[in-house]
Amino acid sequence: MTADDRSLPLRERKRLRTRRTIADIALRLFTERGFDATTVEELVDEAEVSRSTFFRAFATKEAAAVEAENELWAAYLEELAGHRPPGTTPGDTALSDMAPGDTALGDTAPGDTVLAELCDTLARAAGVLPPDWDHRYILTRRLILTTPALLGHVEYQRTGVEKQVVACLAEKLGLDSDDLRLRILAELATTAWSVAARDWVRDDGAGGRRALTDRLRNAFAAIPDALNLSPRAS
Amino acid sequence: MTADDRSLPLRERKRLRTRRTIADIALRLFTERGFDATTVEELVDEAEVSRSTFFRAFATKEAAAVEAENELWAAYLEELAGHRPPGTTPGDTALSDMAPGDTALGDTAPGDTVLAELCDTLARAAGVLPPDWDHRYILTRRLILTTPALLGHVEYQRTGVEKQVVACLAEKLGLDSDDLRLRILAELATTAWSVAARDWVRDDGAGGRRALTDRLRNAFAAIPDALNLSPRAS
DNA sequence: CTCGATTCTGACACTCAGTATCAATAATGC
DNA sequence: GCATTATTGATACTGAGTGTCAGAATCGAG
Repeated sequence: MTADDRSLPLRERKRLRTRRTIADIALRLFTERGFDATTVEELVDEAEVSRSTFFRAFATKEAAAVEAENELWAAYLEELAGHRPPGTTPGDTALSDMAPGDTALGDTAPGDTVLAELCDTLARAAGVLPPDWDHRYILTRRLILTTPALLGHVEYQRTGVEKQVVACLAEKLGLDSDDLRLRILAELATTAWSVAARDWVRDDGAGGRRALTDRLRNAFAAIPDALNLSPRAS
Repeated sequence: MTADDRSLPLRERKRLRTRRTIADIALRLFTERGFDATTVEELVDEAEVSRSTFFRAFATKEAAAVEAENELWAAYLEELAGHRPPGTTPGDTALSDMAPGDTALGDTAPGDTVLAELCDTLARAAGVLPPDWDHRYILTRRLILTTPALLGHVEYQRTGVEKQVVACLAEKLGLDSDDLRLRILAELATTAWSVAARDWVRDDGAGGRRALTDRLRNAFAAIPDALNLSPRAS
């Protein structure tokens, strides 16, 4: 799945490597000069690939800019479907500096709510991502804040993810894919992530992944409070 | 605010009229031939205006297609801010066929939750819209279902609305504009609308506005259920 | 009603994202 | 190696969105 994995065929490795190169350079240029002020022409010139190659790797200019975001949601869906690479215990990557008494991420006790499971799934997804993801994600989110076109793109991306989450949950729980409640849950999960990530990025990613997942759990914990919020006596 | 209102200056009336014309023709052509298959050129030819005029009325091709959606969210924000046109009781338009015993829409009892207020606000907004809105909105939503570019646009639009809702609520309640709970509430409200509207459109708008607001209340009622949904014993 | 100021429209040219095609090239499996 | 298949790069094209500018319509005041 990652960049240069010896088990993959050479063709695939090359394809993924150019994809990564393009995404990295795109993020750098967009951050330096601004998204709108940078043309695809300039980008492919810097990356030393042709325009054709660019549009084969990414459907749109926007998609190249938010590749880090894309990786996150891909990991989320993977974790939700339970597609762990063989020989991997849930959530072991990049978290070996855990204090001994801590309970492992991603082990939801039976009897818990679906919402709690989604929280764990997101935390696990965050744990699975490569070490350089933090930096790229922070830059990406900063870029999105100042670029309407990118905000539009990630919001669109988000609805796609939520749709897949609903479908996955519907199958797991034996419910209808139109069930109101599933849609609400899927949306609450991404909202909680969004809020947690916003604050984490604002603090420059201080505290690393652990801080991010802590914020995530706080955000999920705030949901019942939100429902009971009343005009009088805030 | 609506099309030809004698109190408005002539210039403004003309501007709004051409805007409406363009939006109507856009919706018709997009529905007939498909969004991507219709060029702005063909559109302005049919509407007998120049390309320049089109892009002065609407920032993008997408915006022209989803004008009905836009009207809805504008009404929502108006109602939320309490900006009623003078001499209007809350939610009187297009709902005079109410049974005598029914409680008026939009009167939330003090002590109720903010979430319930948002539900009422949405219901009031639906009541304020012009009679032909139903038809246009249904066509618009159908179009969105088959057109990724439009889905992207409305999702973007939606985040903008939610941001304004959060800001408005923050001021009303004396809370911070970054408050987790406000964001959650704003998002839940639009989600509930989205689900209610989806089913209503699927039924061709059967039952009119009243059916729509009934579905809306059902969707809001499903929120606490969603939170408590558990994997075992669905 | 008329004139001057302001605003809107239409026409044209331009940039750039995204698509389609095709020959050249590189990887794969035998 | 060699045929097969996928990938790249070059080129030309469509169409959305922007900027500019002259002319027409509206407005406000005398």
